[in-house]
Amino acid sequence: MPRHEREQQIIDVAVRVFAKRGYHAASVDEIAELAGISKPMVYLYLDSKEGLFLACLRREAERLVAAFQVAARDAGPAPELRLHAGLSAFFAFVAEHRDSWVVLHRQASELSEVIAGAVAEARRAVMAEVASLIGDGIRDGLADGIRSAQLGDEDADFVAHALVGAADSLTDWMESHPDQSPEGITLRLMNMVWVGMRDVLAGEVWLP
Amino acid sequence: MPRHEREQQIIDVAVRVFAKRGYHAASVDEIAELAGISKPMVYLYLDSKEGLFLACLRREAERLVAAFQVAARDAGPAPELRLHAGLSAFFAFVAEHRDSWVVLHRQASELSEVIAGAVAEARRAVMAEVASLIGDGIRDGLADGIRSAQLGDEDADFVAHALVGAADSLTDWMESHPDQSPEGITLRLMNMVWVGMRDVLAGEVWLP
Amino acid sequence: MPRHEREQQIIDVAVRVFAKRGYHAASVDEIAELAGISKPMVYLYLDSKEGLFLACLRREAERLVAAFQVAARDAGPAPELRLHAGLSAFFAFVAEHRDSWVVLHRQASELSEVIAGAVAEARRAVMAEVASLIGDGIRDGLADGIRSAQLGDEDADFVAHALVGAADSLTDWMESHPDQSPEGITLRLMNMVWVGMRDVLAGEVWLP
Amino acid sequence: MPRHEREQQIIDVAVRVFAKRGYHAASVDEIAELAGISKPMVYLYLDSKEGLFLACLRREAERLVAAFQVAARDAGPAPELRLHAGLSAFFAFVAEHRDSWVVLHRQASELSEVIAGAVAEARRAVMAEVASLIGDGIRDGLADGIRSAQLGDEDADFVAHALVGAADSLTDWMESHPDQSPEGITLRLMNMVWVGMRDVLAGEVWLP
DNA sequence: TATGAATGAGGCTTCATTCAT
DNA sequence: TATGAATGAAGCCTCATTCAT
Repeated sequence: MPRHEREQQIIDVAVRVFAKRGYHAASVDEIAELAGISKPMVYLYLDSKEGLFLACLRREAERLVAAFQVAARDAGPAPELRLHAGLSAFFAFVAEHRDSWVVLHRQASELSEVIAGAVAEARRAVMAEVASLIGDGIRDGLADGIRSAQLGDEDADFVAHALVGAADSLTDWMESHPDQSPEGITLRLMNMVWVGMRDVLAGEVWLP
Repeated sequence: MPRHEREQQIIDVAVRVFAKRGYHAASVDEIAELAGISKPMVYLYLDSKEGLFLACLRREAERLVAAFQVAARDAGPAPELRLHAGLSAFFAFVAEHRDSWVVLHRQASELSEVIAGAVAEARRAVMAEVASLIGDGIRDGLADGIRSAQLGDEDADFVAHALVGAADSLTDWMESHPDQSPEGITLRLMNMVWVGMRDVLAGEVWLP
Repeated sequence: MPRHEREQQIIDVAVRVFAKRGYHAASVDEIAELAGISKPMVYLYLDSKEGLFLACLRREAERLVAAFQVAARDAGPAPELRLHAGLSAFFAFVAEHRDSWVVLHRQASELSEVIAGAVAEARRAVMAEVASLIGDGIRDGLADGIRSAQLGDEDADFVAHALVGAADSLTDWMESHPDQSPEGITLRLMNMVWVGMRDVLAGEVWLP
Repeated sequence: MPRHEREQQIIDVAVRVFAKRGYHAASVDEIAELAGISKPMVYLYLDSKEGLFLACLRREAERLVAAFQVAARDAGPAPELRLHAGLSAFFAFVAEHRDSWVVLHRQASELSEVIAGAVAEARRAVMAEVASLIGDGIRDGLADGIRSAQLGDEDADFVAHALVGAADSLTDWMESHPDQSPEGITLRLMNMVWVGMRDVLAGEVWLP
């Protein structure tokens, strides 16, 4: 079997096992067995348990970000539509590739520095993508003649963090509401965030 | 040293170590050493690694929920003020006890059933607290004569998930913006969420 | 509570626990707790786990040998009646004090040298008692004018070993036949052994 | 080294160590070291300390019973000759494999349920073999026209217990009389038991 | 006499990793 | 390319034993 194919096959299995057991509780033994090969092969192809996990992480992160980007790009120039499409793609991806998402997100602590770095990097990539769309939206709002509420790049970043965190947390909610479609969830979230942001941009301010 | 005091001291250390390393990577050895006692003491007082983690979980969840509740209660009857106060207390708590929050929130997979149950329970307690305030807010909106947008309990739960996820993610943002006070963050988040929700309640709907 | 009484009370509990769990699996903790005192007291009175076990061993061995001897003595001068009475007392003792017997007999391996020595000593005491009765019986046979089959002291010892081993093993049989009285068992065993020995003494020899 | 050979080698060592120290006092460390391999190998091949002990138990029980059966079978049809041959094989086996016998017989208490079950099973196999020969002997006696003394299967079982117990105990005696051959011991024991049984079958009864 | 608090030592088990083939 | 055999290191847990009071 050619090298690349074997590698992908191992990673396929590893994503499943890491998602199910977590990094530490997963054992290379189990992964090798499920992949139908011997342990030394795993080490030959992926170097170490850490290397194997990194490979999983990178492949899945790439897939997720790509899904987001493609959807956003195909949605046209309007930032709100692009954000909507990206979020929608995100929820659809998580719904369809639960294991990928678990590996990407639910392994925050307990990882070596190099792994934690890769996780952070993946998160940062997502965040940048989102923040950029938010920033475009803010600027568009300004362009539309709405009185500025002094929202700038830092605010875009703030909102991006809030939005990504919200989306992340909503994947849990999604799990306990299997009747809700990713599309519906996206719509609700957009309503929560975008309507408010529009009004805040328009100068409406909430104060205690 | 009297029994209860020792126990608390052990839990103090354990929260730090579990937060830093994660459940599996944390070793009872390290916890005992940092606590300045021998390993058998840990087992005498907390029974097992699992028991120790559960004790951490329960104590920190109780503290966090209590902080939220006290602040909300003291803020008077208006749900938006109570939510604001609760969120503010949450950010202050997390800012001061980052480790507690990590232990409560970042331990999704790889845990035994009994621990996973306790984590879920702690998370549910936090979520219920928030959802209850949101629900009050929604009902107040209705009471004020605003036309219903058919928002119900499920929506409160949805918003609570989004809000808690956003808050959680914002604790990362907070870390990279040390000049921002918890109070300021709270205000921004309230503006993001509450203004939007008010308008959605009023019938404003965003559609792609 | 006076010292001696406490000691006996501890030994009472210890015999139960040692019988139930075996020497290694028994824990001083459990013994102390069941005795209703603190662990240091056990060490104050009996020095160590080994000391505690030795105390159990000695007390129970003494009781068992005493039961045998008293019964044999009271049965008059005829060796066969004395042996019968002694065996009967043995089976009655084991039936009534199962734990004592387990402690005395079922701890052969896994014990330190000093304990193994004490066990061996106890067994030797029993064996000597029996061998002496057998020897008397043999000599009586001779005295009665029966033609010697060249049976001597070594044979008495041989028969004593066989007899004690048989009796020991029959305590298992007894357990699975609760309807059989110790007296009945004794009678059967006497018939097995004594009748054969009489005939062997009389010159009857079995050869393959 | 091929897998099966290693396994047997480990069991060889383990039988020695378990016999010397008893189940609890034996340490897997010592067994691995004496076998000249690392501890993980022991676990790879035998699963656990318990699994290791069970393997010892089963192999030795099988060997002992086989030795007894083969000898008995080859001794022809007469039950007394078969019993004699079987006992002779037993003493020879124990003389040569003292450790095997200790493992089989001296591990009464303190064992987990599954082990205790296996010990009981092994013991039952030995006992059944002996009881079967005794039973044959009793029936043959009846066939020969000897007046029945109402001896039945239960009696065969009783005698088997006594005989096995006697034999067991005589292995101790054997150790302190190295000049006595297993064959000689067997002969003496047969004389003790068989002559008596014959007469008991013939109606001779001993009464106090 | 009595105990609550504490520990050194050691046992079972598992795992990531490598060597020889 | 592929693997069966093997291990160093480390983790969880328990226990006999002692000190300070």
